[in-house]
Amino acid sequence: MITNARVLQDDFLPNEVVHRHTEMNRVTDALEPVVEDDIPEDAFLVGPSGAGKTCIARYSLEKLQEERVDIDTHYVDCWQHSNRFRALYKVLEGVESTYDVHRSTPHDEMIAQIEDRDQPYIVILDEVDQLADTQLLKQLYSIPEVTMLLICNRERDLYAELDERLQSRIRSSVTVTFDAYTHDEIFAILSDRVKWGLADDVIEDPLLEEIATAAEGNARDAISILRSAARAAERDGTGEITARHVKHAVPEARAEIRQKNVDKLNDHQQHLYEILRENGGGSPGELYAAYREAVEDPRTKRTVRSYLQKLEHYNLAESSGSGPSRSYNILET
DNA sequence: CCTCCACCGGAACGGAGGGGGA
DNA sequence: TCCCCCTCCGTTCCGGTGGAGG
Repeated sequence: MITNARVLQDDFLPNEVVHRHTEMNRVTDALEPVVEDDIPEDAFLVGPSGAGKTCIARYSLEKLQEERVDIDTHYVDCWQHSNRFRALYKVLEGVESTYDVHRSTPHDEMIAQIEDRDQPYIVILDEVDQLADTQLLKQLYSIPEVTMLLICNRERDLYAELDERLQSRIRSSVTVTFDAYTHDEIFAILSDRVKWGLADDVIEDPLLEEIATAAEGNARDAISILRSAARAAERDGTGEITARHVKHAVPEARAEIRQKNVDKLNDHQQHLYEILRENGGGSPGELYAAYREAVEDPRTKRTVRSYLQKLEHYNLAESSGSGPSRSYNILET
């Protein structure tokens, strides 16, 4: 049934990008000078999740490398590597170097490794608003060989973190805005994946429409749902994806994402999440009291506050109100 | 309108842990 | 081997904030 599992993965890059030609062109126009050995422009990609930002960024770099081979490129997910060392470490991974990076390497030396290069280096910083340390952005901006593709969901999320000088630099770079995909576009994207990744006639168009609707403009979600449904159908051995498979796949795809995030939490954080789930929510005070009861050797209130923030960061919880009316709620969507 | 209180989150600190260099 | 430099994580301390209730 699944003939090419790669095609159903999140990070699969199709060999042609559909529906995003304008955005694609704007990004390549910014980078194109590098082919003639000129200095490319930084670009800033803004838009909701699943709108193709990451895909376009990676795709345009791939195309660029076909035209000029001696460019280094790299992809860094700032959400996963939010502190300065990890992000820098990731950035450094992208440059060809025999240089050995270890935990005790001073930042300056790592930066120097990037500075000392004479080839262009284009790096994608995905979810750049999650970067805890904006110092890194500043430093990278000051290196002429480095060009950045910054990706984030909302412009103001990033600006909130930055000082004015950096803000104006980013404002002056090429900004490409992405809108969520329309229902039809999602449908077309799904059709392509079906064509390349699944055997013929395993899913009917109306079901694909249903997936497209459930995904609400988010291509990543759409593909996750399709993947879930295809796996379920394969398990059943029915030979085709049925309405039942799709129906289950919608919550399953969400649960899968949630579980991935829960797995990243430490024991104390997981306990806290359990408490939040049992109670459905509560004030920080109540949650802390329950947490204190539940674990031996509980952490301090301040630490638990950080944990709650972490849950929010991973989209497992949401907070509302402030001061005495502050409360946390479980996020099950 | 004002005061109180729970909560927020930045900052500084310290111990554990890991790795290089003398 | 020891020392140094780094990160990571939790702790302590504390000024700030905004609703609730007088």
